Amino acid sequence: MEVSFDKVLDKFTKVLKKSNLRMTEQRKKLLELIFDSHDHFTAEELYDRCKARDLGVSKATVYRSLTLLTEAEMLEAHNFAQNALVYEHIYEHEHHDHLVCTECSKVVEFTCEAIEKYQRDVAKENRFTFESHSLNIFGLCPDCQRKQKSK
Amino acid sequence: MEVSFDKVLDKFTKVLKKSNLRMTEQRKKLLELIFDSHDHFTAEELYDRCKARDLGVSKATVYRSLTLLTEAEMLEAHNFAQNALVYEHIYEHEHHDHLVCTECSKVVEFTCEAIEKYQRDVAKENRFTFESHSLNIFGLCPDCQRKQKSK
DNA sequence: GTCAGTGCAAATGGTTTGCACCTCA
DNA sequence: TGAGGTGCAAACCATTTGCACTGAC
Repeated sequence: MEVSFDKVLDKFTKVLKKSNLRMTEQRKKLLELIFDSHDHFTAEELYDRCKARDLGVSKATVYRSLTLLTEAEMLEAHNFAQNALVYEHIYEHEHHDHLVCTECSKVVEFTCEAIEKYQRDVAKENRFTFESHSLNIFGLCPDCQRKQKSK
Repeated sequence: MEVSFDKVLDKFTKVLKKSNLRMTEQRKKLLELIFDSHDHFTAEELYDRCKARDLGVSKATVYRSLTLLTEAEMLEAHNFAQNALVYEHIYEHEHHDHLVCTECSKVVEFTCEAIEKYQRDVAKENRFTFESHSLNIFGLCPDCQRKQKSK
């Protein structure tokens, strides 16, 4: 666990309180599951983990909680593929972009200050405000390159 | 029309032939609609234009043709939002990235050689092959900034 | 006690597919 | 003439929603 659960719980509780929302057993259980590892995951995968551990959290609650955590800026949703959103932690994590393997879907994070800077320049040149960006580089990861060669 | 229809028709016909596929009336009509402007569009929008002009092309054929044109590398599909793929011409057009307005969904194209170069470097550093990338910068376009101020 | 949260099942909406009929090469 | 193409409606699948019940504060 990269961030202490207490800290995560505290943060989410405070964000909820601001909007007059409540901390519930289900939300607590989901938080624990989500921040237990730093993996990228889909709503469906999270729900499967709930079922596997018999947490008694419904699919609807999983989806609703992911939306809340994204609004709270504790998670970020990515459109790597068109079929399902992929979530990842952003609470207490530096911003980064992604290398995505087109074969096995493995995701590797990277940061590049120079690219960040040029993006701001581009937005300014076009008189757009800079809210956010998504940069994904697609290619074969080292493992899949090896597998492909040995075919 | 930015590319002559004859050229587009010729290209698609050749690609189809390679896979033992046929040029049909429906595919011809869709090509004409698609390459008549350089706008970004969704499958649904294209289908609506078909209906408006009474072209007699079904939704299934629209979807199937968009897939074929993407495979033929005449169109590219983008995941700007999670709800619908947005298509654009890439045949006879330079590669570029996108500024997307978070308010009105307007898309502005840009190219930045420096960013392209850094991306290749990042892929190499992580021993990924470089197949493609998607870079989208999200913010408010000039028009929407103006509207927001005057509220 | 009240209002938000939950589970369930049904609805949604973009996209895909099975199938019988049609048509290009 | 036969394989590929088409239209239609049904299926899919991630996600959302309506509703009656439950529970946090």
